[in-house]
Amino acid sequence: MKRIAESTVRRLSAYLRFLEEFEAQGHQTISSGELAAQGGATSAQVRKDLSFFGSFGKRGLGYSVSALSSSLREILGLGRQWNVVIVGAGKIGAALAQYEGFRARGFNVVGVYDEDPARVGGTLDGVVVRDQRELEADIARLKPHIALIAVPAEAAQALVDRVVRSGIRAILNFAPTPLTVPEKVTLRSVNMALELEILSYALVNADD
Amino acid sequence: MKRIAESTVRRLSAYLRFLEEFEAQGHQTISSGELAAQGGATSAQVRKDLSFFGSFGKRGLGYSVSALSSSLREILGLGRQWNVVIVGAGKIGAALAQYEGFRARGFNVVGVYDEDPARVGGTLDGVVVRDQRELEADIARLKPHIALIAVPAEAAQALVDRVVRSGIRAILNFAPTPLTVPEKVTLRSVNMALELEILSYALVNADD
DNA sequence: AAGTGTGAATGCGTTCACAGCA
DNA sequence: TGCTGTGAACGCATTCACACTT
Repeated sequence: MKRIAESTVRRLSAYLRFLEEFEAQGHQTISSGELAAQGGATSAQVRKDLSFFGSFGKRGLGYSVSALSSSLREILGLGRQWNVVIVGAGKIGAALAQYEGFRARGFNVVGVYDEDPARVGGTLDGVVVRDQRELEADIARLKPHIALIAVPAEAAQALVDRVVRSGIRAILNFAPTPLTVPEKVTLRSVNMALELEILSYALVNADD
Repeated sequence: MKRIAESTVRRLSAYLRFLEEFEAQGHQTISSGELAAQGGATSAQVRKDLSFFGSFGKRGLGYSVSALSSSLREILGLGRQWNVVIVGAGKIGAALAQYEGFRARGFNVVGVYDEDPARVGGTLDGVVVRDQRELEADIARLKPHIALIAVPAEAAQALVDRVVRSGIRAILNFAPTPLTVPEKVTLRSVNMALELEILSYALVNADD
């Protein structure tokens, strides 16, 4: 299949969220225009995005809400459970471990790790914080698919190396530092201070 | 001035971070190539990014680390303190309120708000959680520049409307829902479940 | 009549390549 | 010689416009 732009995947995700709401309201069909209105996209964009994966609509009618929902879940790989380990049980790690939005979408936190003895043994939303030294053994045993990195910037690369060596292929990084991974591994980063700096730039350059 | 792409601003921020490290190591000058190696950019990209704002380098020599640092701080609006209010003192709001990365970059949390009486009055990293009903009065008084929205999806739009009406011009949203703001307001969103879904897509479509 | 699916046109960010200066 | 600054070329995502289907 053709290479799909990340921006497209991002929007598919948004479409799916809205479709689920729309379905709950009892609607049967939806047009590309209605779907677009939601996330600030255009109807052409919606149709183009979907066209990369097939023809899901009926001309003159629109899309079946339920059929399109399940197609999108299929495309995004959300028709299954994903197991997630969280590395770092500080403020951010703890908040992530207890975030309901993950479980609701099929992402199960199967382990939380920290190196601080004061944190090890504690419980976060039913998951016990384990010693970071158990990481390799646990990954071998539990075979989680995704690792969330929530440790200080200085420690992040070493931990990424460890989880990659243990077989993890997808990483979501919250440490404010650039990281490198082998090509076969997908790495995404969320950098909250960076987001604020972009707002800072916008505020300083607002022309009004 | 010409419109600058968000991706450019994002990279400028990364350059600045690295320049500060590099400066701490006692280096005087740096080339576009060295600066690029860091964040996976190319030297041409670095030079192009900087060229939007002026000529900061010396041909044949490179850039003065300290001069470029302060130019970037100036450009990004980081030569000052920004005041931030956090709306929502749940798991995410609390983690944000205690995040050191913000203060380190000049973002001061001047208020945290919640509607749950059980949370109001509590303390997060020295800041007292206040009643959400005080929001308007406090914004009028403290004149914060940025609002962080960390409430459930259903409540987010109403609160965004309130802070916008009170004069806030920059918002960072953590609620997993699309929001609308007037044109003069800059809105950015961090959606953690969405990031995981992009990883899910990558895992399902990995060709190996 | 309504709304999809899609080639073509457009716009925009990135990369190239080289002239210009220290 | 070394590295910047930048117009030109390129590639890719978005938008347009319309043929096609129900």
